[in-house]
Amino acid sequence: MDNLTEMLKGLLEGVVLNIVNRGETYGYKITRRLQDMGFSDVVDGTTYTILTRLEKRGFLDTQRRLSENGLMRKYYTLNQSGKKELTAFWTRWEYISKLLNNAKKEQKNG
Amino acid sequence: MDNLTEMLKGLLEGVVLNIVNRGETYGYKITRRLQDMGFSDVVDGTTYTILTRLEKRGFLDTQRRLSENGLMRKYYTLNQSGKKELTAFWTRWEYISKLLNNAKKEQKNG
DNA sequence: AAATAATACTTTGTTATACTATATACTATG
DNA sequence: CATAGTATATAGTATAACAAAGTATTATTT
Repeated sequence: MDNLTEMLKGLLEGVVLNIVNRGETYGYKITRRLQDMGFSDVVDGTTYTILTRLEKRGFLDTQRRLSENGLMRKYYTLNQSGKKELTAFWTRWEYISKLLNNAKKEQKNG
Repeated sequence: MDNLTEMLKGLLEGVVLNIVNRGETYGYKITRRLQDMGFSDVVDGTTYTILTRLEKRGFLDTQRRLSENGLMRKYYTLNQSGKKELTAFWTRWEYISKLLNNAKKEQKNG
C-alpha cells in the first residue's frame, strides 16, 4: 500500500506511544515492530524523529545503557504523562474513525 | 473534540471528495456539511484550500454561475479521475484503520 | 436608511508531521 | 577484510490543515 504518508500524520506517533506502553523498548526495535504491524514503509529516521519529539514533550523516560549484545541503546519507557496522552490519542482515534466510517456508509454507489 | 488537526491530514481531503461525489455542490455548503458531520472545527479557508488542490490535481470539474439567491457560486463535480481517487482513498482508509484497530486491540490494560 | 448578519470565495503565511538522505559507529559473519 | 546487521542522530523537504485577513453581494434587523 502506498501514498499513506499524509494519512499517517497524527497516527504514527500514537502507534509508537502504544508500542512503548507495552514495555521498555528502543528505536531500532520499534521500527521493526512497526514494519511487522503493516506500516511497512516506515524507516528508522521516522521513528527517531517521533521518539525525540515525544521525549521533548515529556511523554517518555529514557535510559542509555549497554545491551546484551554489547551495543549502546537508548531505552524508552512511557511515563504517567505519556499514558495520559496515549488515552487521549485513542479517544481522538475513536472519534475520527467513527466520522470516517459514517461518511463511507453514506457513499454513493456503494 | 480538539487537537484533531494532525489526525485529519490526508483524511479531510477524502471526505471532501466523498461529499462532492454525492452531487454537484460548492465550497460554502461543503464546510457546513463537514461541520454537520462532526468535523465541527473546519472553517471555510480549509475547505477552499482543499478544493483548489483537488481541482489542480484534476479530480474536480468546476462551473461558475449565478445561484438562485443571486450570489455567484463555483460549483464542483467529481470527474472520472476524481472517482478513481475516491476509491483509492477508501482503500487506503480501510488499510490504515485496520492497522490502527489491531494496534488498539493489543493495548496494555485495555 | 443604516447597520449588521449571512452567504460566498480567495489568498498568504504558519505550524506540525512524516519522510529523505546522509552520517556515524560498533558487532557479527562469510 | 569486506559486507551485512544493529543502533542512533539530524538537517532538509514536502505536504496538509489551519489561522487570519480581505473582498463582495444579499438578507435581516434596528
